[in-house]
Formats: sequence, C-alpha cells, structure tokens
Amino acid sequence: MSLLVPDHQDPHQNHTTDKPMPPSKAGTQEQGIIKLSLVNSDLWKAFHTTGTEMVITKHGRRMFPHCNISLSGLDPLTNYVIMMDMVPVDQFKYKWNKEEWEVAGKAEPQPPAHTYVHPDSPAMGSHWMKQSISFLKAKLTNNTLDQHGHIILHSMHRYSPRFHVVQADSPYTIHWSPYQTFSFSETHFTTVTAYQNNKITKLKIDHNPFAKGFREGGPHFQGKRCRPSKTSNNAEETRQIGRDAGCKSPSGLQGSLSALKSAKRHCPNSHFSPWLLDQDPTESLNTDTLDLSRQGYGCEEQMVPASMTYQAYRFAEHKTPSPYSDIDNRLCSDEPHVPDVATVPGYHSHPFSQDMHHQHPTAHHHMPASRQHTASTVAT
DNA sequence: TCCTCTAACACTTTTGAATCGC
DNA sequence: AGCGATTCAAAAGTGTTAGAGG
Repeated sequence: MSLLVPDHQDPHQNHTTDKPMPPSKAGTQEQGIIKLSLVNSDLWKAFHTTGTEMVITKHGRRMFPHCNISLSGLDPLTNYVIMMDMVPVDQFKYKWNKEEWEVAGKAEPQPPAHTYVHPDSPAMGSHWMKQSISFLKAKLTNNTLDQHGHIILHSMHRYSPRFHVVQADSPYTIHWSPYQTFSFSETHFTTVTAYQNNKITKLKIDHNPFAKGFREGGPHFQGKRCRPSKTSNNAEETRQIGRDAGCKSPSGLQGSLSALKSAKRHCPNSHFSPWLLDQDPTESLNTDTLDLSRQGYGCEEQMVPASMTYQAYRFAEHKTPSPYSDIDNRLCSDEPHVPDVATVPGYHSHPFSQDMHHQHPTAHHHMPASRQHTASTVAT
C-alpha cells in the first residue's frame, strides 16, 4: 500500500552534506508516552559510520539494512496505522569520487514519492507493541513511472526514512487523526544504482544472507566470471571474503521455519544474519489485524494517481491538520473519489511535513487542534 | 573519456504445498 | 482427523559484471 505524501522539504533539514540530524539516543525516540525504537540500530550505525548506500533499481529493490522498529506506549485498544516514507536529507546530488562522496550539483526535483504503509495497518496498539515492526518488504525504485507502489527516489541523492504512527481506525480516517513522526540520523543513506564504496559492499555481504551466493561458491569465487574490472578492488576483496567465509549455510535444509531451526541446530557456528534470527518467523503480525483485503483496499502496496506531486505542497503553509483546510480542499478538488485508500478524499493531504518547522527535527508530534490539549510532546 | 544505469548471471533464501509420522 | 515436522519446487532476492547510453 502506498500513497503520496506532501513535500518533504523540511525547513529543519540540514542543507549541508556533513551535518546529520541530531542523533537519537540509543536508537529510541519518545514523544509523550509513545516510544519508538530502531530495533537494528547497531547495524544501521555500522553502515552509517561507513556511509550507507542503498541500491535502487527499475523494478524495486529492498533496503538493507531494512527498517525494523518497535513501539511502546500505544493505547492497546486503539487502532493505529504505521507508515514509512523517505525525505531528502539535503538539496544536493552526489557523486562518488575515488574514496568519498562529493556534491555534484543541485538535487533533482523530487519525484512523486509514495509512503509505504505497513501491511498490517490498521491494527490495535497491542498488536504493534507485541513485537517489532519490520519494513523488510518496502522497495525502493528509481522508476518514476513505477506502477507497483514502490518508494520512488532519485539515484545519487541522500534520503532519510521517517516513521509515522497514526491513530486511525482505517486508512480512510488517518487524515484527521493524531499522528507522530519519528526519524533517526543513523538511517540516512545515499541512493545508488551500483555500489560505490567497497566497504559498504563488504558490510552487506557480511550481514545479508542473499549475498551469500557471491560469498560462498558464487561465480566470482569459481573463476567463471572473475575478470579484471574497473572495480577490481571490490572483486578481490569480495573474493577474500569468500575465502574467509566459515561454515557453509545449510543447503538442502529448507522448509522455512523448521528448516531454519533445524539448520541452526545442525550448524550452530553458521553465520546467520541477525535479521533472520532476531525475529521469530512463527510470530506473524496477522492476528488482531483488520482485513484490508475484505474491505476492498487490500493490505498490499497500492498506487495513487501520479497527478499529485510534492510540488503541490511546496506552497503549503502550516495549518492545523484538519480535513477542512484550504490546502486539503485545493489539493483534493480534482481527485477522483474511488474507494481506494490512496484516493480517499483528504487522504493525500495529511500534512506529514507541512509543519515540521514547529517540531523537533527528528521527532514530530502532530495533533488536530481539537485534540492538542491532550497531547504532550517530549522530543529527545 | 567519464559517469550512470540496466540486464544477465549464478547462487541463496523464502514461501507454500505436499508428504510423513505420531 | 489433527497436528507438527520435514521435504520439495518455484519464486524472490542478492551483488557483480559488461555493455549501453548520455
């Protein structure tokens, strides 16, 4: 499920290349009683230290590290929608020059991006707090004509994921619902179509099980496709990683959970990625979840008309996030009213970023005027 | 010439259905 | 019949590379 979000130009964003947002404390942010933690914060920090790169492809590529968060402080009996989007970190385009990233000019105009709505949304607070929330299946693409609902980004630009916790009984009502926004400085990344920094490549191979094909017995380690290249350093270092690799993964022991557990028993010294084992695959986030499919708008990523772009929001001033605001009326006036979550009247216009300059740069708390008296913001 | 992007490649992991044993 | 464990095949996902294109 995906939808358009407003202009991401956050007045509090850093417009220099080396000034990240204030770091979140131990990968956790707190707003009032709601606390959001970045579960795999250490992994993100490891990448961030080197300079995280995310590959984007025409057909969509998953993130690695992927975003994995945990929530606490929600009302167990209230429904929430959890969403993730990407905001530009600055206004520059970058290029990789030998050993470091350098500015290569002004950023491209932002494409019509989408917000990734967690497939379990909406679900009760108890459901979200039961276990960590993974955005593993969110995909990034550089295809501005993408029809699969992937998050559209520009290559060679820097972005930061944001997480939105929206109190809503259904995606139809999130527009006028209280919501809070979280982001973490360690999750900033540079988009690429091919990895530039070989240190990042090494980190990915070390932590991403899908990369094992190239680490253990892959073509590059068998000489089939090994050849000198413009990135020969990468090739040699990658081969070295292959030579250094330890116990081979349990081929033949398949069967999802049982195979995984069995494999772990049989090969306790194997290198199993944390993101595989941290989460118990038997714990699915399906219980207590409203069945969106039955309601006709599905749990899957959904497209929204491409007619609305960020640009429309560049002129939007901060207003109370009311469904009756002028901005909303203007933006939605020619939207077709079809029963799709992404095209619900007012749905696009949820002012996720219109009023960021009133909030802490990394933790934002938004409430409709009528409910603000009940909210307290504690920016960490 | 340089830089960026794409498709193909060979491999691993994930997923879901089928099968087996208790 | 029901349940859990195991097996199998297909689909999905991975990083690297050469080559195309600007």
